[in-house]
Amino acid sequence: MEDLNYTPNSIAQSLASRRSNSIGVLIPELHGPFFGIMLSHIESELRDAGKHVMIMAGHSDEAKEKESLELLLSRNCDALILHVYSLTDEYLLNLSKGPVPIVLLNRLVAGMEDRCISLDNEHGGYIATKSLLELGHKSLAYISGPHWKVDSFKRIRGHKRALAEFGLEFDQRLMFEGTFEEESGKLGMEQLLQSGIPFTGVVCANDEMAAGAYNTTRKHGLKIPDDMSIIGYDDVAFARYLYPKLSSVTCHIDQMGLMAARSVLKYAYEKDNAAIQKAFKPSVMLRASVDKV
Amino acid sequence: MEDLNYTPNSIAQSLASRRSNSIGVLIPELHGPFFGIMLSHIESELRDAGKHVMIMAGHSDEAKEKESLELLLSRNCDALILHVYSLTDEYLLNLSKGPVPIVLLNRLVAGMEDRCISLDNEHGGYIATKSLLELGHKSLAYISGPHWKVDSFKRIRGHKRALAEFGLEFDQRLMFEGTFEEESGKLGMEQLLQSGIPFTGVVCANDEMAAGAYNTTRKHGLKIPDDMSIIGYDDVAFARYLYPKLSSVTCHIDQMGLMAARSVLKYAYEKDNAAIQKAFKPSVMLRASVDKV
DNA sequence: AGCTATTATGTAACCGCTTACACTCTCTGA
DNA sequence: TCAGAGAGTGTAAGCGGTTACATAATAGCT
Repeated sequence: MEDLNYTPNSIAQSLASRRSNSIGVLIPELHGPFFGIMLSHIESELRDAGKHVMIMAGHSDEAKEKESLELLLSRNCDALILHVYSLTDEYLLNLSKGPVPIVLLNRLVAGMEDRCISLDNEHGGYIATKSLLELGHKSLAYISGPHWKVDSFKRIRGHKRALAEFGLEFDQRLMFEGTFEEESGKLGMEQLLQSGIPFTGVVCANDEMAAGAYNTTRKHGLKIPDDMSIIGYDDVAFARYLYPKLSSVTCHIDQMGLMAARSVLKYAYEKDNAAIQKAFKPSVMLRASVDKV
Repeated sequence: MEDLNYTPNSIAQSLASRRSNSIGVLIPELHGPFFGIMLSHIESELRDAGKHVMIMAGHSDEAKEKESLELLLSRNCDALILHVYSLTDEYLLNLSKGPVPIVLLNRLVAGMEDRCISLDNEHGGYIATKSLLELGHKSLAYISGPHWKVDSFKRIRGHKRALAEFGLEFDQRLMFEGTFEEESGKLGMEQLLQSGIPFTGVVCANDEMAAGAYNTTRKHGLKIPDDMSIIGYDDVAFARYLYPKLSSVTCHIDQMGLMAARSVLKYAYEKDNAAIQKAFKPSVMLRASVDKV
C-alpha cells in the first residue's frame, strides 16, 4: 500500500498523540556570532532524535520574550529551551511547574537547578583578569557590559576578586560601562585613556568591545600587546581574525547548546542515554593580544 | 467563557483548516555571520504576520538537504524558504509545481523566476575587481571559493570581465581556489606571494578568506593597504573590526531575507500589500584596506 | 402586512491519525 | 484436552477545532 506514496500527516499525529515532536527555542537574537553556534548544536542534536526546532527571537525585551514564549506554547511544543534575560526568576520558576518541560540556557534559577544549563560568569571574569595579572600587570582597566545584565555584573565581580587576590585595589575610574557593542568598546577605551590614569591592560566583557578597544588603542599610537594587553570574552570566530589575535574567554557555547538539547530529550521524551553536563566553567585562550609587562 | 484561560489548540486548528501557519526555512548553516542576519529578518517579518518559522540546516549536502526538505514538508509547512546549494534546478522546479509554495534564496532557477530572490554574483565579482582597477592597480590576484559552487564561479567571471574591460589579461597563476574558510585565505595568499608574480592587490571571494589574507600579508612584512590592497565579499560584521577596516562587497542579505519572507506571505497567504524586490545587485564598500597604487 | 434579502445561530460532518478495548487466534503447561 | 497467557486484528471513539449547510431571526423594501 505504502509503495505508492503515502506520507503520514504529522499534524493529525500530533493532535491524536498529544505530542508535536517540535521543541521551541527562544533566544535573544538570531544573528550574532554567539547564538548561531548554540542554535546549530541544538538543532543537530534534536534533529538526530527526529524532533523539530521552532525558533523565535526575544530581543531581550520582557514583552517580546513573554509574547514569543506564549506563541511557542500555543504551538504545542513538547518542550522549551529558553535563553532569556528579561523574564524574572519567579516567572520562569512558575512556568517550570507547568505541564511543558523547560530548559534554561545560560541561567541559574533557584528551585529549578536541574533544568538550568549555566555558565559560571563570575569565574570567567576572574580568570580573564587573573591571566593578565599573572603576566605581571599591575593596573588594569575594565570595559563591562550593561550593569543591569546579570552576566555583566558577575564578570565584574570575578574581575574584582582577581584584583583582590593579587593585592590590587579596584579603581572605579578604570571601569567603563559599555553596551556589548563594538562602538562602546571604542568609546570606553577612549575615555579610559583620556582619564590619564595609567594602565597596561584592559579586559573587555565581550569580543566586540575588545575589537572596538583595538581600534582606539591604535588610534592613540599604542601597540598591542607591547603597550597595551587586551583580552575579550566569548571567543567568537572573529577573535582569531583580528591582528594581533585576540585572547579571550571561551564559553563552550557549543557544548551548552548540546546539553540543552539533551536535557529536552531527557525531560520531554524520557531519552536518558547521554550524559548531561549542567554547569560550565569558561576557560581562557591566551593569544597574541596579551604580553608580559 | 474565555476569561478563565482558554488557549486555542493550534494543532487542531491546523488539522481542520489545513494550514499550519508555519513556514519552513532551510539554510546551509545555522551559524556563521551570513545566515544569522538573513534568518533574523525572515523571522521578524513572518512573526509580525503571525506566522512561525521552522528552521533546519542542510549543510550543503544533497542527502541532508533533501531529508530536511521532506521533514519540513511532512510537517505541513504552508510554504518553504530554501537556501540550498546541492539540490538540482530540476528537483527544485519540480518541487515548485507541487502544492506548497516555495521561495528560493540566493538562487535563480529558470522556469520559476518569480519565486527566486537572487543576487547578481557576477556583478559582485565585477565591481570588487573594478574598484581596485579604478584605483590604478595593474596586477591583481584572486582567491576564489570552490569552483563547483555556482556563486564562486560567477564571481570569478565578473572578475575576468572587469580585467578585460581594463585591457588586462587574466593570469591563471594569480588565481587560488579556496574553501571560503579563513585558513584557505592564509594558504592562498602564501602561495600567491611565493609564486613570485608581482601583484598589488587581491580580491577575495569572501571576508573570512580576506581575514586569512591579512594574516599572511602581514607575516610577509607587507603593509595593508600601502603594499597590498585587499577586498572581501559579503561585508559581514567583523569586516569593520579588522585593521585596517576591510573593504567588501555588501550583499544586502537583510533585504534578501525580508523579501523572501514577503514572497511567502504573498504566495502562501495572499497577502500582497508590500513591494517585493526579487533581484539584488551587490555594491562595494570601500574602506581602509585598499589604496591607490 | 407580506415578501425577500441579509445576518445570526445551531448542527453535524469531517481533518487524519492514535489508542483503548473488545475480540479472535495461537501457543503453552498441567 | 482445556483454561489461561500472549500475540495479532478490528473497531470506534475521540483529539479540538473548522466549515459548510440548514434553520431561525432580523432588517429592508413595496
